[in-house]
Amino acid sequence: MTEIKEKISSCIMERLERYYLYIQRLSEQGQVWISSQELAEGLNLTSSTVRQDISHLNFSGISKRGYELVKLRQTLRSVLGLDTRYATVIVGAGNFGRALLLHDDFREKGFDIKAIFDNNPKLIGKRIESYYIQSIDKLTAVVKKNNVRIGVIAVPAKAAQEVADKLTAAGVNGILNLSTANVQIPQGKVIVNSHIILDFIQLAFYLNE
Amino acid sequence: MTEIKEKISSCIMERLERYYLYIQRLSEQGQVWISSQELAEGLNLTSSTVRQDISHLNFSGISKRGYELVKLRQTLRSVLGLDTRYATVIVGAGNFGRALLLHDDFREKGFDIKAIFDNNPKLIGKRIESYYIQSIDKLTAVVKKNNVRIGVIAVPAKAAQEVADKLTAAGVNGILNLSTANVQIPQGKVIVNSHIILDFIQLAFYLNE
DNA sequence: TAGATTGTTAATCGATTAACAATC
DNA sequence: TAGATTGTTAATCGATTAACAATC
Repeated sequence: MTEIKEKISSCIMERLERYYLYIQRLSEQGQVWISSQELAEGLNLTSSTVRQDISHLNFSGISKRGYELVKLRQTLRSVLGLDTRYATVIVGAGNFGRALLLHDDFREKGFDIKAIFDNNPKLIGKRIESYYIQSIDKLTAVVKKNNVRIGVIAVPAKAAQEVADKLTAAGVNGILNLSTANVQIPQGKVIVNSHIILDFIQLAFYLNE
Repeated sequence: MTEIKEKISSCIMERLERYYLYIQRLSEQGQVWISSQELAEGLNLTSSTVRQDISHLNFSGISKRGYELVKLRQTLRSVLGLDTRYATVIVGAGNFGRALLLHDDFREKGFDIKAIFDNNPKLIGKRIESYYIQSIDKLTAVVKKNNVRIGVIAVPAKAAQEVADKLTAAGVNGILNLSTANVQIPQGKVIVNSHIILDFIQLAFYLNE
């Protein structure tokens, strides 16, 4: 598995994710086989790229038929690391934090949200469906108890670094940073930045072309 | 300007956005000059890449000092298309739609949210701060009246294509798709996909390396 | 068998980096 | 002037595409 991962650049990985979501949907609809051509058309790629990507996975298709959806999906799940579950916490109980908390898609894909934290005394103790907003002081205890691996930063940019420090100190290995801050983390930890404003700006750019 | 844009691949553009946000923050803190080296360190790039990127902008630095922050920021704003405002609507008044609606950052960057729509009769007419959730039937009228250029799809995947069709038919030019659906749009229109689940999956991948 | 589609090699294309002369 | 940093050219590196033999 490690050898497979080494061949996968971040560029290929991003496509693998899209294959996974696309295939998932087709297989729910009952489709059984898919050709590199069809996958390429669905995702705006060339069939050559698709075949190259899949060749990195130790997975084989069959001439004249293509790839077996269910098996390809399982291979992708395993390569992407989606056959384990990830205990997750959210820091920041603002609108985005709450929206994430209530979004079923994450649980379904393997991300179990264990708790949500805030440092605003007015919010602490408030209930959001089955969750109670907890004081950030409880973070370390919750992380340890639940073996939390992922922490989501859903606080304003200026508080982001502090939250990241608390999360990594508590033992979280991966951070999803929703703030626009440029957060620094210790070696060996992983951070993925997700700034929706960047997507708006991208749209602005293309609208002026 | 068009000639500048032609030189900018999507790859460079994504970095330009990050320069913009980073520089914005530094200039708020009162910094006046920045070197390619400093910018590179802040964003995990090489100074060579930074200089190459900036050289595409018809913008010059000064030897021994670097780039003047305020001017570079203005250039980036203009190249990225951020010196106009974008009337925007949100379709889908679920948790994400609401979170976006209430997020100040967008207005500040030039995206004016004019209205939020839903097709759920229980939600229509409900108030969210200064907005009232409107029936999707009102979409076309609102788009025309406000010269709306951007539509955000914040509905479940299975309704996404239908919403996209309505948005483009109403005259919107750009779509930000938050659902995981693979939405097709007419030639000449622009779509940017933003699927937060992909960022979670990315994290899962890197956590297993 | 004939035709279609994979898997893989080699060619092309583009992005990143290195290096250094020009400049402040 | 000496040293630092830009701007730019050329080299390297990696990703995408084309092409086609192997296979079903």
